[in-house]
Amino acid sequence: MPELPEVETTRRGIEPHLKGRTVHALHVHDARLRWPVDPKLPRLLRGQRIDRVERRAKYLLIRLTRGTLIMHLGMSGSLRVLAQDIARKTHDHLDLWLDSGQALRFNDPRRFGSCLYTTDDPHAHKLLAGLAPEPLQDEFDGEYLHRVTRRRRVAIKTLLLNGRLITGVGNIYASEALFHARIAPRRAARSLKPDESKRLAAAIRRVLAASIRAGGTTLRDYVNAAGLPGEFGVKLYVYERDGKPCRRCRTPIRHITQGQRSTYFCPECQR
DNA sequence: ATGGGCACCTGGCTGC
DNA sequence: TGCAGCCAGGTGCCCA
Repeated sequence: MPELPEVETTRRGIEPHLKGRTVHALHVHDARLRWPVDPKLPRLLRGQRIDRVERRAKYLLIRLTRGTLIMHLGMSGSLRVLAQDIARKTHDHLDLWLDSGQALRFNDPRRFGSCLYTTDDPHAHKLLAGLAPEPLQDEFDGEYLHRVTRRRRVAIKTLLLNGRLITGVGNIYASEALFHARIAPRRAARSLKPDESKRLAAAIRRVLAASIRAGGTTLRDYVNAAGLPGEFGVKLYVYERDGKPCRRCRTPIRHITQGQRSTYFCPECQR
């Protein structure tokens, strides 16, 4: 479901309700997520205080007194805060009850999401250790992007989805960023010139920042921490617009498949 | 090291 | 109305 902006919007939505609270209970209704939820987790979490909620790439890190919950929303997951006990619906898998009487509820139809726990530095965790720099921090710029695309024969669109080189860019924003940078998705990554790498890095940052400002794009079933759809979705220029006129030049937007994922682009604007 | 393909899972939509 | 087929926001892992 969520790309980085949705995850960041979720983080901002839930943190005020979690920060400083004590875990009263964790109810696991279905442990079959991408990795099975540790059966010891309810016992481990009970009584711990939540210090803060961080985000690393598309992972949410719920920092507790003695450890960290590493959560991922996968393709279809969402988190919302409940003011009181509300009847569970299909695919409500986890409830984290707080001393405030509120609960953080995790829903995930496809169960590609995860909920792991570590008492070590979460950034050293196997899943996070190898991740590329945050796209909205200073290390990620045109020079960085240019460096990691050297000698890479893969299509630039495919490279954008490689979390070890670029984080936070999902399938929608990969197409969108390439459109704004006016770069054709099938170009070999290594063919990018320095100024193109610079444009693309800037486009990635702009598109992610704009979507965060808009409260996350409304993607099909996306809901924010209050259970409401993202209100002002960012305007998409190419994603799922195949056959429709390019917003810039009116040429029909094209759809292709790359690495088993859909790509959308304007054959006229993007070279 | 790099790149390609598959896997995990459910639901919604399309077309017969 | 029913059903098969295809597609969907992610990413770890196996293999060449």
